[in-house]
Amino acid sequence: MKNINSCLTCINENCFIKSCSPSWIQRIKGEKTEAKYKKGQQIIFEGTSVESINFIYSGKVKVFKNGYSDKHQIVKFSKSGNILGHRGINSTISPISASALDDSVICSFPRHVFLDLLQNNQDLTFNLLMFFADELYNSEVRERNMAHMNVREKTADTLCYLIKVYGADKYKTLNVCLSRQDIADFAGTTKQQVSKTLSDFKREGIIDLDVKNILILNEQKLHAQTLVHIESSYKY
Amino acid sequence: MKNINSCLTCINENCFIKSCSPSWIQRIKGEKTEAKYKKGQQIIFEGTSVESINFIYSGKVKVFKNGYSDKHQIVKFSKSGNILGHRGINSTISPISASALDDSVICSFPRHVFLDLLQNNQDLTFNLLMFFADELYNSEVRERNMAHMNVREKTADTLCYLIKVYGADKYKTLNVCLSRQDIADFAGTTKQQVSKTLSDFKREGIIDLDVKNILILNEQKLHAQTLVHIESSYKY
DNA sequence: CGAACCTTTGATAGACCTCAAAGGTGGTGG
DNA sequence: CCACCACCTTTGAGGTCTATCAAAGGTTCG
Repeated sequence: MKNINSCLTCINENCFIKSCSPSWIQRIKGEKTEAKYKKGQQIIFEGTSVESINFIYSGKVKVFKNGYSDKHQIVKFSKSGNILGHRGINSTISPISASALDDSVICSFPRHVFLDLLQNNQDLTFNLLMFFADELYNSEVRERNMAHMNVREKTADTLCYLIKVYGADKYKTLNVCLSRQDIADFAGTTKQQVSKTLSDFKREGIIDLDVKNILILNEQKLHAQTLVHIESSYKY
Repeated sequence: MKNINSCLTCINENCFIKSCSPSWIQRIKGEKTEAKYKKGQQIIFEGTSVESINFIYSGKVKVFKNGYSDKHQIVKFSKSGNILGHRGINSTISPISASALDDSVICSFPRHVFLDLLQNNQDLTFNLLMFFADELYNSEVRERNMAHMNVREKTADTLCYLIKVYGADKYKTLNVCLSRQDIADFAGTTKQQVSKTLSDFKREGIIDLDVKNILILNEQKLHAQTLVHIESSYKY
């Protein structure tokens, strides 16, 4: 793709590449590729070889693992500035798939280039290490939640997580458009159960359901539906 | 504790401290403490401040998170040479608890000393980064398994995992002594369900149950009970 | 031997997955 | 512009799975 932007002037200030020295950022400029993905298009395929480490320049992405037959388990929702594909950094084949939830632009570095970066930028390696620690924390919280929570709690927890990641606009509308199936694939249940639970929440005045949007009316009450009182909330 | 061994002569060759330069290992020698824990004794308490990063010199340890009331979710089983408490490296309070499954000896470095090590030993940081990637992989496999598997599959998966971590002796006896509750806390079910499922496996000739031991008669058949045919097995 | 604890097994009730049908929504082409 | 189709959502009914309760049998240890 032409007109590739330099990471030095990238607006995504939270991107890990910013941890590298300017000289190294300059050096890898030519190695970076950018690709556009349409909403719904798959970016990474679980089980295929890991060719690159990627960053979300713009857009929204779901990261998921294959389950039974055509079932998926969504393990993370990501957005602009986030690293993508780092789960494959110590593997030749990708442990996860990723799909665009919106039209998205993805920056990619060949895996060996990124490893070069790590070897020569202590700050990058250290920051990435701390990031992995947070990712592990989140995943283990979810491991516990999947095992202990009932459908109502998992659904509420999913909404709280989505608020944390994507936020809500001034009308309290969740800033992401997901199908019931997507919500179920993250919550660890079925689309019908999600539909029923969301109807319950609406009846109780906790949320409101627009045509395609979810309005958060009472975030505190939503939190109270989860195990959050024990110690739960995700790091982000 | 007196007579603290040097990491340079430690028999645990897979310990991450071995990634440090000899001069640094020498330098931190005086910072290391060793402590003995009796079987059943708790080593780390979730929610308390993270004072140190630890290594298991000898023994076996379960790592778990608090759930509802007095329920636990075991997220990992560890053994000699393994790092312990690294989940708290990017946090002031510990996200997990840990208890000794056997009499164990634990080596500890103050957190700031370990962070010093990271800043000055690129290999250590890099190796730990790759390790965290594997830990994340395992946790996300489990996240999927907790959400998708039924009790029978989760129980079989737990046994496969335990074989991988602790192995079995020449009589195929699993090299670790766990209560049904421990197995349930890892599998994400109840002790009664574990008991019933193990009885099923025994009836089917997949395992045999001694007084306190589990004999693995047919590991292949055990694997076949899980989702492993999709792509599942843990990294270890 | 007795007490405490763990394991096994059965019975029961409730939660949740699946199936099914009806109602919405969006896109396409006549 | 409307009709039609495909797809998603909602809701209900039915059946299965599993957590819980309960009781009996084992095991360990003082």
